Amino acid sequence: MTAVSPLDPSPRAPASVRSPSGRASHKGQQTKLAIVEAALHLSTQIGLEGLSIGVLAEATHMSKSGVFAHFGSREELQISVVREYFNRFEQEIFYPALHAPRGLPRLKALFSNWMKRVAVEIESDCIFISGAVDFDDRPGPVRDALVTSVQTWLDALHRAVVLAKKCGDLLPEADERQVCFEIHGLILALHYEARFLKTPGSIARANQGFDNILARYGVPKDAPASTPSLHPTHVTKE
Amino acid sequence: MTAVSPLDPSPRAPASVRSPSGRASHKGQQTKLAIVEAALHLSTQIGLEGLSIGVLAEATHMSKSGVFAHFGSREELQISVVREYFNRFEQEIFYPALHAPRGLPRLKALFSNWMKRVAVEIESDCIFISGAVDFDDRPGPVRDALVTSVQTWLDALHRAVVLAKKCGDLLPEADERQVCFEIHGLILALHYEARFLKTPGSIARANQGFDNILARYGVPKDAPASTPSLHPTHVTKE
DNA sequence: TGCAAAATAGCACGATCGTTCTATTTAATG
DNA sequence: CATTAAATAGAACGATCGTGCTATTTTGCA
Repeated sequence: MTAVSPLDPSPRAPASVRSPSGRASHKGQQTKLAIVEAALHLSTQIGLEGLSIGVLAEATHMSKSGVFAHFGSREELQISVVREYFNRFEQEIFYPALHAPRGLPRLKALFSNWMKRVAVEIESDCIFISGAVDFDDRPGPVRDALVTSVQTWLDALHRAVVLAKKCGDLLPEADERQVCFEIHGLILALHYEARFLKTPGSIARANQGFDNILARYGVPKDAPASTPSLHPTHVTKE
Repeated sequence: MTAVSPLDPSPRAPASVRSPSGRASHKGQQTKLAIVEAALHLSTQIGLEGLSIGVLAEATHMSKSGVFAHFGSREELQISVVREYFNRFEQEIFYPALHAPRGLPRLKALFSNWMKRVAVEIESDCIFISGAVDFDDRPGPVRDALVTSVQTWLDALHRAVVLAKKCGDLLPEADERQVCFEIHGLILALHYEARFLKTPGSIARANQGFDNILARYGVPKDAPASTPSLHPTHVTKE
């Protein structure tokens, strides 16, 4: 059980690159990637539920059965899309933030990267949000994949908050889960108001909300905690 | 142009209770109400997009064409559902809060009623949320009806915040739109985490978040502003 | 360069969708 | 009660859906 990825949703891609008869497949894996790519692009426009094999086949200039054969079912296709979406989410938001020092800077980087993605892709859907609506009371493997992915990401955010508190950047009485809840709310409100209502200035609202959270839970600014990893007051263990 | 409802989304039900040939219809109006009722119930389970005439006909023990004739198109059916949802939203959340005195108590009542609805109906969908996801980039009359309804409600919330500030319950420098944005985020996060992720304690999180907003934007408690309508400092005009 | 297997296409299936058209039943009015 | 319109049913349409089955093409290795 080696954790390959710090964010570990554990739905790893099926390890079988080879077929049962031991013949190496190259083209298949390659076009499957292209299909998932197209499916991902389609899903951010019409949602996971709106994704159909027929439309996907048309988009990839393939036949329906050609597309279908790569997944075996529509559910498996949707799960592949969720996994790929998670991977990119990880790549765009989580990993870059690790370059920021532990504590408040990293938490800020996580939020900032998250915001950036929402802002840039304001024309496309967030699968974690549209998927939550489509599958909130539809049990099954697709829902499970969605929950696992989202939960993994929220857990990573939670760890960052815990770390920030340990570094002394947040008040000792700060409830880390509460901080995460409120941050999550800001992102969801941004999505809703910017993408659906098209309310101008929503990005600034979300940023302001984040500052408000820090104003409430952060340590007062007299002792500048701008370099938290060097902060002497608390344990920096892990 | 008489405003019948304080919340005025202006999509009023088509005034034609009578048919072109002047014959009064009673049964038709009555069964249409029953159909919308069933459609509303279905939509809070499978979403506006998942609502199909066939399933609705089965639920109401009618024929597809019998159901269809009442609306003329699926879009019109969906719009009827949105309007009815708005009416109930108004009835459950907005009107009861008007009994609370202007200012902070009324704002608290609005939020509390909102929370109550989310909490009680945690097993059913909020059409304003699922609809936002389904129609965020699908222009048309259904999307328009959704946006109008939601915007009407958010405007009412905004007015309550403005009033609270006028009553002296919020700091003069409080940005009313920012307060609304953050409140909206709390409701959305509650929906997401309670309904999709099934995170326990989400209701308490949302309530705590609301308290945090008040702690930041509300006036300090030394001068107890618990009866804000009697507060002397600001104008109570309107 | 053959040969087996993998990749893809083509076709058809049952189901469901929104919608239209035409009967038939039900209800309201004289 | 008769009449007439409204309300509802029934059947069919083209379209699209996911999926299975069977060819055909393409690929990778001996």
